[in-house]
Amino acid sequence: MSELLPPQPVRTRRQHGAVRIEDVARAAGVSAITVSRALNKPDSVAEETRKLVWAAVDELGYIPNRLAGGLASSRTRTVAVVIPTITNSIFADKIQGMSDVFGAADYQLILANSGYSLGREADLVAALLAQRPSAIVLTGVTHEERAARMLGRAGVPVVETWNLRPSPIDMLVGFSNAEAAFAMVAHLHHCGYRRIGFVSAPVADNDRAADRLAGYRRAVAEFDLADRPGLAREAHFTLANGAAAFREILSAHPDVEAIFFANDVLAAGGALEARRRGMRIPADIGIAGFDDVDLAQEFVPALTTVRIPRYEIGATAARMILARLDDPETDAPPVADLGFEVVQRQSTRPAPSP
Amino acid sequence: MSELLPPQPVRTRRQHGAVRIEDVARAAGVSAITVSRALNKPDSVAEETRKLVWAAVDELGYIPNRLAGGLASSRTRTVAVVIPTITNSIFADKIQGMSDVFGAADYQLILANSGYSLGREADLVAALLAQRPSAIVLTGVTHEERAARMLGRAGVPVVETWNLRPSPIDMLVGFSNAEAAFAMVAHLHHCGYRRIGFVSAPVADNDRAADRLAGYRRAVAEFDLADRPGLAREAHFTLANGAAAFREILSAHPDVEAIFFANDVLAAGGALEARRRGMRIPADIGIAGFDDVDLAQEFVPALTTVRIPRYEIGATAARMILARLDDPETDAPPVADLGFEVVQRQSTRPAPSP
DNA sequence: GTGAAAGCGCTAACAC
DNA sequence: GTGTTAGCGCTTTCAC
Repeated sequence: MSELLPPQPVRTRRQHGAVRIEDVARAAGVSAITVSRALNKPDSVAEETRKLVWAAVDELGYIPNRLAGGLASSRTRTVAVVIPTITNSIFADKIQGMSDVFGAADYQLILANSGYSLGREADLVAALLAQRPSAIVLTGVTHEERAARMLGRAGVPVVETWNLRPSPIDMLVGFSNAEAAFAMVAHLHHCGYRRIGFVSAPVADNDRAADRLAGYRRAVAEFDLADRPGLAREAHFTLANGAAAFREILSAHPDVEAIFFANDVLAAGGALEARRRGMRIPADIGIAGFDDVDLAQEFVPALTTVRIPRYEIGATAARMILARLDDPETDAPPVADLGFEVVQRQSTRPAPSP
Repeated sequence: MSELLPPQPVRTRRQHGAVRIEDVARAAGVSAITVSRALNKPDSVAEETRKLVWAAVDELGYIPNRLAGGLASSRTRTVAVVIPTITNSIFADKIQGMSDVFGAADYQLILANSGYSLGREADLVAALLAQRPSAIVLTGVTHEERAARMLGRAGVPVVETWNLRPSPIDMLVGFSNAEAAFAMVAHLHHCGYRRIGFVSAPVADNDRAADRLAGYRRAVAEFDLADRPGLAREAHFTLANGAAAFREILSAHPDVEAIFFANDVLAAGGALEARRRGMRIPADIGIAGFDDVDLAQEFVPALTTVRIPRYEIGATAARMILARLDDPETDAPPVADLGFEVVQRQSTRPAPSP
């Protein structure tokens, strides 16, 4: 008997209860496109209509579906961000910078951690591009070729951050890690240090760490500083690892005069270890860090370090992206070198008076 | 003359160069739906077909459009997370926990900062729901009523975190901040302290801070401890503010025996200030913190504190969400009290031997 | 195991 | 200033 009935309409796939633009339109007595305009380009709609629409939106509790909007308009107001790890506070500061600027412009951040792996980064680029973000922000300037290829093809604005390179994929915001490390060693040399140890972050898949190490090595060569095996080591950023590296360098080279740590967390760990051993800073040994996090300034003794524009890297990247999205033809320079600053504090002895 | 021509087809809105499922289908000699199946449910497709499709995907560099997929299927594999601020490392640890679990399941995180404002939180809930996330994770258990209303209506799984409450919106993962603070004061009392200061985080729009303060107050009353104006103060989590609060309490109450700080950053700031003044810890004054961040353990002297399951809160929330999405009818308990632990270290004097 | 047709909810394009 | 129409690119539903 069923074959006698007319074909049943396909059962709707709509989720129960979800208010759509059509519902708002009906309630306001206008068309769907007018609701869309009242919400997205309020000026293009008569004031009276706008009020009607807004009232209906409020009453129905309408929350637009940005998937549908993004699909139709190819603009998602979403920005994808890849960082090595969220637990390193320097990246948290950068995220905060982006969050502040993008939050004010009604953009959402999609965040992903690569765990300091370029392979994982490339996988994430694919997963993130699938969300069709309005832009994508990477950490560092080295990437797998397939990542660069996907990015190029996708035609999405890309910002590389935290270092410099001659030919970025697209835009770039950072500072020279190599110059910064070189500058700190030059400063220590100027202050009379000659046997300077270095604790690097792991350089695998990490161009910032590799460049800092290169800067240290170049300075060692240029100033003819002590260059002995074991004076430079590698440690992942934790206080405990900084302490361990301090111990190792000191046992291999008891006459080391200062240790330059590739980040402040390692440096603080080293300084705490010195304290546990009853060594005085800087009388018995000099300690220098990198990043100028809060702890460096408040530590006793306050740490000599390199100040880097953590928050500003994020904020500037966000501003560049907004400028580009606002006007794709803009000729604003796509590269910002935000610089760095060597900060002399109490954990190393001061420069000789002239 | 133009009226004689047939109507021109509407110019397509497609983005140039974007590879679509249709292109892959053509290259593989199958239909679009088969490509979709090969990608999303590989088992439902013949092995040979699957290989054909995957080869075409590789060759064309196809990256699926998840906006379209999400719109069609109402499943976005996206989870929205609201935290007060990313610059507080305790939340970074929670994000890492979520990122690890969700990353393995191919879910993306959409992150937003409320800046410790419940009004901003409610705005963010609206903005985030517009992305139609598969679930949403909030920090804290107090929210504006409109936020709770939107969440209820949206029918999205919700996890509140970082505290307990009798009737969560939906699911909950946390620990009792009130009990934890009470336990620390009880511990200090047991160790012989009677005049205990407290440095609270700002309690406005922050139920975790408010509960810790309440726990302190309840213990003060219960153990009949010194309760004088100015023994408890409020400070936002920075080392400098911890130092300032330390100074203020000490100048108002020179006879204070110990200060309990509502987080380790404040506590370390207080301890560093004690050091600058040449005070010995714990001989001259006891210092206790909260959170058990890395610094607490490595600090010299190591800080007595309350260990809380920061990473596990994130990981557990993620697992709960995946379980729910996997089986909406699951009767897995929607509430997890992950507990806390008072950790006695060197910054307070030990309990009397029995 | 595979395919055709019909939407998902919104906005671009064009008309008036 | 407002409306109509036709997609955006995918997946659901149903048929074979």
